[in-house]
Amino acid sequence: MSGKKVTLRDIAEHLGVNTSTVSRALNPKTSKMLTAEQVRRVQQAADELGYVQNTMAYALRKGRSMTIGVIIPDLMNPVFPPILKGIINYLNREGYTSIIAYCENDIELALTEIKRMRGRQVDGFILAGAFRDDASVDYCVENKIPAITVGRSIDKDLVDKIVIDNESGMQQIIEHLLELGHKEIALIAATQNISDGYERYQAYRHLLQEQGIEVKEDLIVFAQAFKHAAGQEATRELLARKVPFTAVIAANDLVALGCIEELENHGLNCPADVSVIGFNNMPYLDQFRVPLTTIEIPRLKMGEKAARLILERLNKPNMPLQHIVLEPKLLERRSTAPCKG
Amino acid sequence: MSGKKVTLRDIAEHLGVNTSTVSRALNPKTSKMLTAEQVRRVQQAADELGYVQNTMAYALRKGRSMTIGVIIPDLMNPVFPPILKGIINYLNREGYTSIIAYCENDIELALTEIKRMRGRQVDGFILAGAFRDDASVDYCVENKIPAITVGRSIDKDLVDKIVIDNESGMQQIIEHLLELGHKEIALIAATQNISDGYERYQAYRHLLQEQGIEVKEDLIVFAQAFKHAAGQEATRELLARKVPFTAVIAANDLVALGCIEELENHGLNCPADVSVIGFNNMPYLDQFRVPLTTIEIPRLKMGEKAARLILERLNKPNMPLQHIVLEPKLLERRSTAPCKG
DNA sequence: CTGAAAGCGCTAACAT
DNA sequence: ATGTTAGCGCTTTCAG
Repeated sequence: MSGKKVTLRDIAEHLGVNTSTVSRALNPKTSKMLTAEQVRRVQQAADELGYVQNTMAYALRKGRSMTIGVIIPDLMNPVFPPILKGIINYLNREGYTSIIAYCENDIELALTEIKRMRGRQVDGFILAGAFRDDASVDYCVENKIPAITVGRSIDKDLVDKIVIDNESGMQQIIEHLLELGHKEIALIAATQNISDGYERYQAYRHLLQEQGIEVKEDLIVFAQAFKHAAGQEATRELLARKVPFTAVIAANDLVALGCIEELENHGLNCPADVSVIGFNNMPYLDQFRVPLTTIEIPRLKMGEKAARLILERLNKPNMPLQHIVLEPKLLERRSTAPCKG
Repeated sequence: MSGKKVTLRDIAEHLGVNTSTVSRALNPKTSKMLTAEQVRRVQQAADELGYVQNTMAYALRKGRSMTIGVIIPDLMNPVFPPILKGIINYLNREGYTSIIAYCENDIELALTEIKRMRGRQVDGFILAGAFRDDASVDYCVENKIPAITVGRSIDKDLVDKIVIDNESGMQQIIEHLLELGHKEIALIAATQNISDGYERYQAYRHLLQEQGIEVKEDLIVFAQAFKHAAGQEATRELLARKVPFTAVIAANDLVALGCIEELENHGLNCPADVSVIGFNNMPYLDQFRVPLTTIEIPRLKMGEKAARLILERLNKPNMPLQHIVLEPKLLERRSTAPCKG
């Protein structure tokens, strides 16, 4: 009941049977080999003695650890906790455990963490912070470790992926802005080595063209990170170019918030003078000084789908490459307003 | 290089030596038994073949899994990610891995998760969401599994703990409010089964008395959760009592935000009519509609200290009970203002 | 239907 | 300084 851990052998000795009998009785897949009575006895003894299976021994024997490694770029970025929650929830329900590492957007670190986790015999990886060209994905593929990406994806078709439809997100943004009468629409794009950043940038270009609106290079600027400060800096650069604009599409909400602050520093009000749109719908955004119009993405669901997908991949190593696309949705709040011009 | 995993034996055969030699060479603690040359050869071979230690086998053999279980109430509450980050960082650096579970403030669930983790042979637990009376702590103690609490603590002196000085936090709040001239200070207290809630409530009472201010029971109300909606509800109740107040101390920032919103619904402005103070300093609070005056707590540090403490406990099972107190600090923003009365 | 025995990969006595 | 051997707790042939 207390202290020392109870093993299969303890139960076996207690009952005067062989450990293999106990093992079989406790495993639903093999318990039908035994008499129902025997199974009952064993199960009762296990309960009484407080037996908990030693996952380490199980893993060593079976070569499966029932563990999934999850790599995220940054716990502090509010996008990731819900994804993580979705993953952990689903995995737990299926008897799996997840181990988390974050890589601070550092590809070297990601690889180190992956190797470390590999030592722990993880059965597969969920990569939530991949770059378009990512050495850690290559490592997984080379070493035949099942892996999938969720959110940010890689360019090559190497692994299963869960993505959101950035094209659709950008389209909703642009339609919204157009309806409000905006014509001079600036873009604070994310770094182009990340799929979301790249895809939204591309979508911005060709969607504007489709609408017969000229894409001015001077209205495109790049944020160095998905952070508030990066948004300020990018906005400063944009303003310095002295090309007029009435709306800004930001790389994400944090960048949008930084943008708004910097606009104000230059005497520009949002949304009166400039409309600003974010991306992701981070928590409590409705409580912010300027409630941000943004794109909502189904984060919890992304996590759940990712968990489900990696397990599916584990069970069917040869199934064709999966590519799951989730729909984002525009959320109108108060950072966008009709164009005054 | 690819596919199959490389074991100690592979290296041994490759080099024509015994596995134990390889084992010794790769372990810094035992490598001095061998010639420097031998160690070098082994290490090189290990690198070339891409050896990664099988932690499961190691754990099985040593009876230590190099894993710490971390239980938090809710990933979505912005207080926890930084704590988690501090924990993971420190633990990784020391060669440990953490596995996370959250219990949704459900004590049954917490116990289930703890048992599950025990099956994975975790060496110890960090409990970040304990209740004052908590069955999971009892379980750990009974089964002699090292455990500590961080933040919320238990009443009994059973395990090591990291706490913040709630008394000091409340004192800073009350001093601040008094300086602003407030006399009618309401409290939206947290549930009393959580140490932070209880301690702050007690501190509120006796600190007011110390200042010669009457504690009016009608100015004390309880929030059912650390959430926005709970703050609104509590504020509604407070308002319904029709007892005048000019300041509110909230259970945490989320509750404070809810409070402010509900005050506005009743035509009361913060800080013009009522000053409101939060607790925790959640991220981006300065960007909110009403930038909240609040108490900052060293979350990252709490996590690091917790990680450090559990490892210390593992190595010195008999050291006296540790009780680490961290200092909170008032952060003045714009939700508090001089009393008009 | 159940028992005996081997072995997953590793470390730590115990040899030599 | 290195090799031999046993065994951590479990599952799984192979026997019976």
